[in-house]
Amino acid sequence: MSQVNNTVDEMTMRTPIQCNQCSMQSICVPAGLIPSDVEILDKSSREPHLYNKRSVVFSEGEALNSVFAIKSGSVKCYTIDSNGKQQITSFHMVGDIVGLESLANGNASTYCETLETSMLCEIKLNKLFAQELPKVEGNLMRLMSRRLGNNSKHYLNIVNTSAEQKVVSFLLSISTHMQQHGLSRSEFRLPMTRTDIANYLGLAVETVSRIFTALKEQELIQSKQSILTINDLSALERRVA
Amino acid sequence: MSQVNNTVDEMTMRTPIQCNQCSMQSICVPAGLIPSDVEILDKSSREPHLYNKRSVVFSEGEALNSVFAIKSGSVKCYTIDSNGKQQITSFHMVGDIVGLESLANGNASTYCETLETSMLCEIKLNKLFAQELPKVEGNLMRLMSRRLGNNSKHYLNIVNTSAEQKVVSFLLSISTHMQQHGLSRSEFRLPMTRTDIANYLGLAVETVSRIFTALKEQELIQSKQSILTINDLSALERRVA
DNA sequence: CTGTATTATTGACCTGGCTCACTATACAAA
DNA sequence: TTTGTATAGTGAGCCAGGTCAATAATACAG
Repeated sequence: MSQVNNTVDEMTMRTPIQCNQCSMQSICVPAGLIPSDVEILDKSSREPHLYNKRSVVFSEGEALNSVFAIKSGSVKCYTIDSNGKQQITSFHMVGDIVGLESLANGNASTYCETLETSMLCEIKLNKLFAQELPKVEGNLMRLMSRRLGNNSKHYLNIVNTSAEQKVVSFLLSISTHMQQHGLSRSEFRLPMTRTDIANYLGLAVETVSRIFTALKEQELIQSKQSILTINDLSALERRVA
Repeated sequence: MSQVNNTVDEMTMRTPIQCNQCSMQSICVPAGLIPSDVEILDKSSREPHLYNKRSVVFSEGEALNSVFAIKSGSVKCYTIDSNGKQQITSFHMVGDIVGLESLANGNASTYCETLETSMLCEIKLNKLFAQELPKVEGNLMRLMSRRLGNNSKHYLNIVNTSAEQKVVSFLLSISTHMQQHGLSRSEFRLPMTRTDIANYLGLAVETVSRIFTALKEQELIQSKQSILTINDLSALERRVA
């Protein structure tokens, strides 16, 4: 998997990563391109931009012809239903690309809001496609395809599992993401609130809280503030068997 | 939306549709291509193939570098978890394209099995991409992007809603699909069993059955055999508000 | 450093939907 | 047709996880 980068270790989620260490370089900087080709991509399309906590990156329905690469920090994507209730559809963290759904019709299909101070690179699609680099499009398609696959996995986690299994597989999926991006898979920051986790998993906040407590009591995890430590990864994996 | 085709009316799900009426012609036959270009696509890549009920179209893990267009009939995609339990991740019906998740790594990420006698066109991706038709790739990307969006919608239906809302939005999503493919949105065949529906929605079969009964008692729907009739669409829509 | 607001945790109680057990219907093969 | 098998529907009882309520711990602005 060309986008996996295991060389950078022990970075916190807040630390921005360089383009050449960035896990989405297969999109931004298509593998195999020589530096002069890379420079074809308009500088302004790649310059990272700093967002404060709780900034709205884009809003549902707005015209959007870009995707955003998360260089540091994290975001949540959500829709607002007819009753005004927020429903989180995804979290994205360092190394992820956000906004792929908008490709279909040029409109954002969700809101996207930072969970913490974050740095995002806006990648303008028209500029990207204008290069007519088949590798870029191929990589983007593979990325979407992989996302489709991951969505299915998340879906499986949600359907037909107990609340504990939902929470555990949520934690494991973040752990896996961290590892795939060269960070520690056993200790990381959980940038979202319990309420957000509950919303995302379709559980009550109280249930999520109780499950965290139970996992701590069984010494499978620890958590001080927002830092989560996984003490027994394989035991957690057995829980979601 | 170029792939929507409202001109064909009142077809049953078993009736094959012609390429020029096919909703995935934006992929198979990229819009704007003149017939001679269309013929570039290798004949064997597009010839529909007949599958009996319960045929496995592809299996999880197998090498796959094709997508399949459903000309008639329907399929379910599912994975099998470590306990041997089947989990359905999606249903696909006439006009859908199956197998997009495999693009990521050339391997099928689910099983795909026909729910009834079905006709599918296998579209070989290497032959498709060899044409270097930017429109084809663009359309495929838009298709995946739209799929990502639809996945989110399904996800919303699953999270934080009652069993009744899940079933109703399931029915409404099929109804919408039928309409988008030029079929009746108020009367169609439900090719999957109650067990499949329950599995897909993360409910017990008994619950699904009870909800069908309740909806019939309220005269919101009718069902004789596998034919479902929606009597009061807007009432159903209000239920999932 | 302190007051206020937000988030997290815990307890008590209740209910939607699951399980189990059974019956009814549909459909395929003979 | 009959018979066998898969699918659908119904009832009774129970429990996982929701709701409501109160408290504790954090985070942040000034």
